Amino acid sequence: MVNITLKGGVVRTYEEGTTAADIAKSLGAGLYKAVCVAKIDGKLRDLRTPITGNCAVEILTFDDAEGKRAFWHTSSHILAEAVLHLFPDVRFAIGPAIDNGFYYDFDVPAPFTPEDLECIEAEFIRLVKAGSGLERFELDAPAALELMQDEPYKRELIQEHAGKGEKISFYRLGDFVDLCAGPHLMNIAGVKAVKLTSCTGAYWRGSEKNKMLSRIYGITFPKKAELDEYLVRIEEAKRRDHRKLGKELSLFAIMDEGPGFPFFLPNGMIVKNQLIDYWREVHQKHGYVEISTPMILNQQLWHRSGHWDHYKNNMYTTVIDEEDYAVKPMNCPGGMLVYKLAPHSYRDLPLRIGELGLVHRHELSGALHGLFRVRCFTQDDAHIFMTREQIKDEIIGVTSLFDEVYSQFGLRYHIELSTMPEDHMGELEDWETATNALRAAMDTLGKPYEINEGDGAFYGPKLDFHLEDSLGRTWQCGTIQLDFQMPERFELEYTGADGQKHRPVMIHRVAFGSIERFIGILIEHYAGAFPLWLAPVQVSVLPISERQHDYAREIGARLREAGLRVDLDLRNEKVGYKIRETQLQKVPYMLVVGDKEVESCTVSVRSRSEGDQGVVRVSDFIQAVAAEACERR
RNA sequence: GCUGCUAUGGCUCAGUUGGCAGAGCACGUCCUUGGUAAGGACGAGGUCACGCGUUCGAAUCGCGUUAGCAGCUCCA
Repeated sequence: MVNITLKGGVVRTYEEGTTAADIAKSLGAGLYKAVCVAKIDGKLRDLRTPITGNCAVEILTFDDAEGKRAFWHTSSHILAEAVLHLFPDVRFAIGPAIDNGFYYDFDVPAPFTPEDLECIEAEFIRLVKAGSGLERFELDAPAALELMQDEPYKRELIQEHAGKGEKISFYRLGDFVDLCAGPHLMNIAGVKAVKLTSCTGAYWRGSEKNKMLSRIYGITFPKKAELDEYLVRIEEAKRRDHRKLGKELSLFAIMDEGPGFPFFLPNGMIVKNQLIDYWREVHQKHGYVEISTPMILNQQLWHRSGHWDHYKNNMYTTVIDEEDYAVKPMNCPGGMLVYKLAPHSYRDLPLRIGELGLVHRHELSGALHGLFRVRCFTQDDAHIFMTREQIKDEIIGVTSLFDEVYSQFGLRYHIELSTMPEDHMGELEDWETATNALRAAMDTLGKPYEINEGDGAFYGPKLDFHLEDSLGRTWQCGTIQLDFQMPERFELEYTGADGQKHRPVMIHRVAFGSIERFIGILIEHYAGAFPLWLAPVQVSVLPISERQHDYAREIGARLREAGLRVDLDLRNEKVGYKIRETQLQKVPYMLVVGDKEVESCTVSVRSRSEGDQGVVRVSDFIQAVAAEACERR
């Protein structure tokens, strides 16, 4: 007999050789149906793994992240088997689970078409209905290579493992055998709903030097209803696409004449300027000053900053009077020059210098994506110059500023700590000190973070803030980068209390990240229905007939005087028509005025979110809305 | 940049096997002066992304270029 510790610390006794599947069954049939894999003493295992000694067993279902991954990973094997049946000449690469489903990469003579995908999906469903089980077996490296003799990609993977002397595991599903570490579901019958979402090209091992393979993406669920819900969410995301809404609401435009260089239209400019006003207010409160540095600076500067050696591929260059110049891809070198303009005392530090800097970066044409990925954007940058002793407090201060900004928009976030990249400047020791400082600040604040190995900037490690929007999608926006290198390169100094020269340390940080990207996120987050303080038009006045035009004009003027953004719809249309259009433009308030309202000096108020609000005195409405607009909620 | 797909009035999209370029919305004029999500009539608006080719004839077929979309890679 063995003692098994279950979730919650409950200990039960089972016969030796019992499997996780048996345990799951003994815990209840309902649980058994949704069960995916088991965690035995912290290690993920197949459910049928026999248990031979005392251990802790956790049964994972589709509701657990790891259970879900196993479910999707198994689905990728089913996909591969379906493809094998329809395209016998296929060569298999890899097929992992991802955050939202799974994919499998295939080497086929011609890419898959949407029609192929339908056939594959039908075969997938047929296989699931047949409901076969998976079988695990292990081979040593030579036997594994022998088995996979016609599979060049699998052989490459096996050869990487061969040196370690470990056994290599395989899974057999029907007539499809795949090299795989597992774990997997025992039986595929639980995969009740499938959608093959897309087929695209993808490089073998993610490198553009390698062959382009054909990738099929899919997602599966244990219940049909869950798939339907997922598809609804996808539709919702499409409905909120900022590129679509940007056009419909006349916020911005990107034209053939400047791929990746967005134009901001009057409505978009209002949102942008409101964000900038807010940004200045918050930063003023947190003790920042603001500068503006030139967009074009000479090549010498970029050599000194290290950008020429580490960032040249992304920089636009030009020649002025036979001298080489570059358009700035970052604001920091300009900030350095400003710091150097005058001597500094330790009494001046920390010195927080903000800059809304327009930077240009050459991004690959295929990477461009609406406002999310552009070639010129405004960073809400700031450089903080400080002593080593001030590092931790400053990072804490910046984090609290970020908290304030993100909560303003109802955006939650998670943090990633990116460490030293391969291509970097400076000494290992400095990198360690800097990385530890970032850790220490987060630990003090009790903020959890993930590690993103080797993803730091070339001059220092960074904390990245990934914002979560109303649909649960995440976007990298804010970043705090700790830099020991630039102050060294630019020989920055301050005079300490001891009268000696010392080298300051600096933080580079952005809260919005880029104003352009942040606006894109806000458009999708709010589905175009901006809160009152950001809305391009805050109030629309809709007269019912020409008789009320003078009255409407008067109300319009009074609203504008109160600082509100107003649209007067004096067109020769019925009020129902005007309401429809105002609603589609997501204007927060509309005021309907007819003869009744003229007589009583009132307006009929209809709000975007709450519908008909009844008749209100003009002065009361103006007072209430003007107050609401100042509140920024 | 790479792979695949796409490109037709301001917008959304039809356009069959190659044979005179269409609709709805938006826009303009007129009628209508109305009460909470589309009133009516008329009108203007397009070298079918661009270039080269095949053909008696190209929006349609081929090649190239540009841009967009999806993905890879990269990133604020």
